[in-house]
Amino acid sequence: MAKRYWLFKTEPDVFSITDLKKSPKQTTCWEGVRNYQARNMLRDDIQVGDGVLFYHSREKPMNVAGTATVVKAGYPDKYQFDPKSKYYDEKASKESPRWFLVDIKLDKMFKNPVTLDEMRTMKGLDDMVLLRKGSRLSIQPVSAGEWKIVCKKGG
DNA sequence: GCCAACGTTGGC
DNA sequence: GCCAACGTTGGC
Repeated sequence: MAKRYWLFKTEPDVFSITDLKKSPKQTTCWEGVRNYQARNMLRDDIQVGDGVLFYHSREKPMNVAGTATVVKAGYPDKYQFDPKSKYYDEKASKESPRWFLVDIKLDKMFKNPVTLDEMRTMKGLDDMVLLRKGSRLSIQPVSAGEWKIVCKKGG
């Protein structure tokens, strides 16, 4: 399957790209996604080798801070089975897990993080899911063209 | 299966 | 911190 591209949102005070850099092997599992649309993408669509734009939300200025690569495709999120976790879901079972996650590895930290305002003014990003009004998905598809434009700008 | 109420997200 | 947009829940 052809390589695809995605955008993962995170709040930097919860997990930033610097945290990813400091992680063992600069790899982390992307746990805690509890939205069905995002779940479907994690489970069905995101493949090893796919590119990820690492987006910081709720930070000033909001920005794409760098890129990552998917190193492990969709598998059940173990936190859904852990009653102590805030991600616990009593309706999930190991036989039919409800929530999935992938592992990603840091690729590049952008020299110049690309801010939301900049992306609004850049050519070729008009259809980007992130820029659509009311777009709240924490995992979004990104086109190859959008990927190229953002990476080029980021350095 | 509809939809009002409620909770959360996230840009501002 | 506010609040519009959106997703989920639960009563009917």
